[in-house]
Amino acid sequence: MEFTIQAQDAGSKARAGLITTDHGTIETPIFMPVGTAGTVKAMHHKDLEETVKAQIILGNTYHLYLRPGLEVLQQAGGLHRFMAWDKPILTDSGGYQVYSLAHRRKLKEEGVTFQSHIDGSRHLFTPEKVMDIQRVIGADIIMAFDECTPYPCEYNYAKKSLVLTHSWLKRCISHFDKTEGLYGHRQTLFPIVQGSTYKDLRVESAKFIADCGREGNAIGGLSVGEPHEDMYEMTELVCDILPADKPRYLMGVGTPENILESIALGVDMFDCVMPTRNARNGMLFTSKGIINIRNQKWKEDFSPIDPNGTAYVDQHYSRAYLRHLFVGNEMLGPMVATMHNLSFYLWLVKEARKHIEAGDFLQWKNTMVPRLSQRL
RNA sequence: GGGGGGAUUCCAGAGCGGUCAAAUGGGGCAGACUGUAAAUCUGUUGGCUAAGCCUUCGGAGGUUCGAAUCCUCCUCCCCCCA
Repeated sequence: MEFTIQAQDAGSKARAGLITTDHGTIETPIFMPVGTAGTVKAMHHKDLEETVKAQIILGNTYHLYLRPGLEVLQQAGGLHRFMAWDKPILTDSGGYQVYSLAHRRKLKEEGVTFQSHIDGSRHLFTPEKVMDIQRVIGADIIMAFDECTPYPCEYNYAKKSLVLTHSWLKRCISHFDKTEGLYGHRQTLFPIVQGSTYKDLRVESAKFIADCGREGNAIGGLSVGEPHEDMYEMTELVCDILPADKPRYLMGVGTPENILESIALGVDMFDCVMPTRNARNGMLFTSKGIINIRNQKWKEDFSPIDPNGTAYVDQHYSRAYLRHLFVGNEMLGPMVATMHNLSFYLWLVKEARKHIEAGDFLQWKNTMVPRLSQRL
């Protein structure tokens, strides 16, 4: 993987760059749609590529390990070939499941034992095992196994957890560097900064991660319920320490405004379930604000879903029709909404990139942000 | 013509003398969702000058301290027999 910075914003720390992988290039800043189980829910790959213009998508170690399982993935020749997606893939390590499935796992120094949400069976995830699984999945970018701490988090716990995450990181790196990819393309391992909302821990972690000298770095443990100001404060603090010549990935973020604000702080990569999950629940993100398409006010609104939208569904279908699909529980509803939201997110980061190149990102961001969270 | 069953708040459907503005489901309305246990979850759904009051359980009377619940008549619906 290579990363080159192509432009730097005049008024902020935002930058535009290019990540090169064996499955193609990625223009940053980028939003990566989440496809946990080997599918971006409700989306065809063709639309993902041609309409949404996704350049890289996510998969998840925990979910793919449980289903379809390593044997199937290896026989298929890795996730790219299994799911018929030729562009870059990034896999999360299961570190988020340490947080989201906290009630069905046991955490020890050695690793984490998860009780499957599918059949209740128990599986031990060690840093080494997680590297092996991600070798079998074969994503271009793979993530270190970490503990994503909850919010709020006691200082002492956050500190203890950080020690564990760092020790796991060493084991991940050591094991990753000792092994090779299975399918002939390169893989790269990103470490993850933790430290909850504590400045000293974040600084310590960012330094530790920077010293690992990997090709890209991630910031985790944010957007778990903390106030936005805390999230931005931690992000800025960490970005200033992580090497400038490596891509910075803010995990699990976020809302359109979170993304623009974080780009201004120097973040290059984002992923979040919000555009896909919320789409399935009837929430549309647009450049003018947020639409809850189930609301009665759209019942007789025959105007396009999003007159400024870049997806064909935006002009092709009316709000009244999309509302009808949701109210009637028709599966086309979530499909159309997902296509819209992802297209909007990808449009947003592309637009951000243009403004970074033009040097006026900060001003543009400042006019956009108040609009994005408005309720239509 | 004879016999039987039923009419409940938007719908279906509990309730069968006070704890009933009335279970439950559906529908409606609104909200939540941030490295996906999510096509999920939550709230709300008679009116008001609201911790109280008013009007509601097919219609009209009646019994009772008190009725959606008991009695009488009426209207309409369903089933069975001829």
